[in-house]
Amino acid sequence: MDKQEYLQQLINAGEEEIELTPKQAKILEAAIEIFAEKGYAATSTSEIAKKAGVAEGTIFRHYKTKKELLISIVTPGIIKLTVPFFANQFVSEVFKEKSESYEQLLRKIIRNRFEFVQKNIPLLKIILQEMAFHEELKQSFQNIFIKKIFPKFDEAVTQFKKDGLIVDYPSSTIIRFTMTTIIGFIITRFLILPEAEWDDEEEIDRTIRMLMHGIQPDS
Amino acid sequence: MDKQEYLQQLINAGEEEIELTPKQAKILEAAIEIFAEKGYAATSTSEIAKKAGVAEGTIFRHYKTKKELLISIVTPGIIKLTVPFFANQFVSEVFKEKSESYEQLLRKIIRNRFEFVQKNIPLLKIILQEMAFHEELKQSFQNIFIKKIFPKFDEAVTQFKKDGLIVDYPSSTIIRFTMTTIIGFIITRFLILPEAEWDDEEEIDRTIRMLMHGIQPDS
DNA sequence: CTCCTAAATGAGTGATTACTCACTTATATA
DNA sequence: TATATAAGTGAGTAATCACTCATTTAGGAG
Repeated sequence: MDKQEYLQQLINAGEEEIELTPKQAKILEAAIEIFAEKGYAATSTSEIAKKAGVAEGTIFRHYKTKKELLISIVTPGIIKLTVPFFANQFVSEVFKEKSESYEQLLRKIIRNRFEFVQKNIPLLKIILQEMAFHEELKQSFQNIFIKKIFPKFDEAVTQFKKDGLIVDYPSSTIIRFTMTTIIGFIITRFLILPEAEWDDEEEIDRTIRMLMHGIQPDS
Repeated sequence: MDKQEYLQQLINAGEEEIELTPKQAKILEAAIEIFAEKGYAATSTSEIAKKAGVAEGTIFRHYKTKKELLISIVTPGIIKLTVPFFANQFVSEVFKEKSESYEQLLRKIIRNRFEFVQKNIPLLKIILQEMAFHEELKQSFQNIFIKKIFPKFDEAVTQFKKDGLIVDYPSSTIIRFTMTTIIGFIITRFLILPEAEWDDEEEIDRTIRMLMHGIQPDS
């Protein structure tokens, strides 16, 4: 899969098909790279055009404004990042085998998202940075979380609580703790200390064991 | 303590005394507010001047460049935010009473920083946002962490491991897990869902118990 | 009061910004 | 080949940017 095909499927986030011209793909590619490096507000359209090897006018042929370019990058990115966290098949798979533990579920989630993040670090940086300043982005992220992620997660947690497999705290607390642990690990791994030596398999394993049993010994 | 005195002691982070004129305090106050809201790059000096009720030239009398204004806000902020995490008195206090548990140490840390963050949310936002784009800020944060926070933390963790109070994983892993749990809670509490209803005492308590014993039941 | 110095001002500057538009080039269909 | 439509161009534009500087104001010492 070449770069353009890759962008194609990133931008067409499951919805309508949009054909990308080669120059359009170049623009997206350049914009993602520079937005991630310097931030949206500090990036000029002339810089994007230069890096993409196109005329500045070409950007505005495809995107009415600079902000529309940002949105067209980030919105599909949010969907691709969040929705597979609890894809339908994913959860039902876990529920089918009731014997499977919460630990198994977590291991699947973390491994599942690890690879995606690894391949989309610039995109992840843009999402984290720009959600803070653009209310629509924050809203669309919250909507996805509230409607698609949380209910599935809540269902799983409630079930596991009933089965006595996890502690009886409010689901929101357990979900928050679980997510900050996973997201905290991924952010540390790829954004804060990417150049450190990581034994990913070991670290994922220890992280999940700490999440399950805490940092007390003899669990 | 009025606002100017407050800024005074924020900016003079333990080092040399710098006298702030009233207008200078107004400038800092306005800059912190707008930088937090829109981001450094998207904020114009004319906007800061207007909000501060001063002429634009006044900003450049005190700060050579817009970036110098940012640095003079963020650098003392980083110090005030991070250093007390493991202030000298703080750790020695814990080590004196050897019977005290890791749990007690965590409870002190989290309560200690909770109040500071609550009072400095805009400052915290600026630090989180701008560290990503300004290498010097990232460096100064890393230096403080490596030289002042990590060694103390490592010392404590190593001691607790020896005493068999916490699990025998690498210190770096335990510290990372501990910090992402605390920071993740604080960021969720104040930045992601500040408008939700929080029972802070309960949530701190549950967070620490999950950190210690995990989410398995019957700990 | 006079003098001195630091603080404050705001009109002005060149550079850069996002965006436009008249025009050219490429592609597809018949 | 002829025609239509979409893609691409780049010079041009008004607005805004960070920053300067000659000048005025404020406050304290003698």
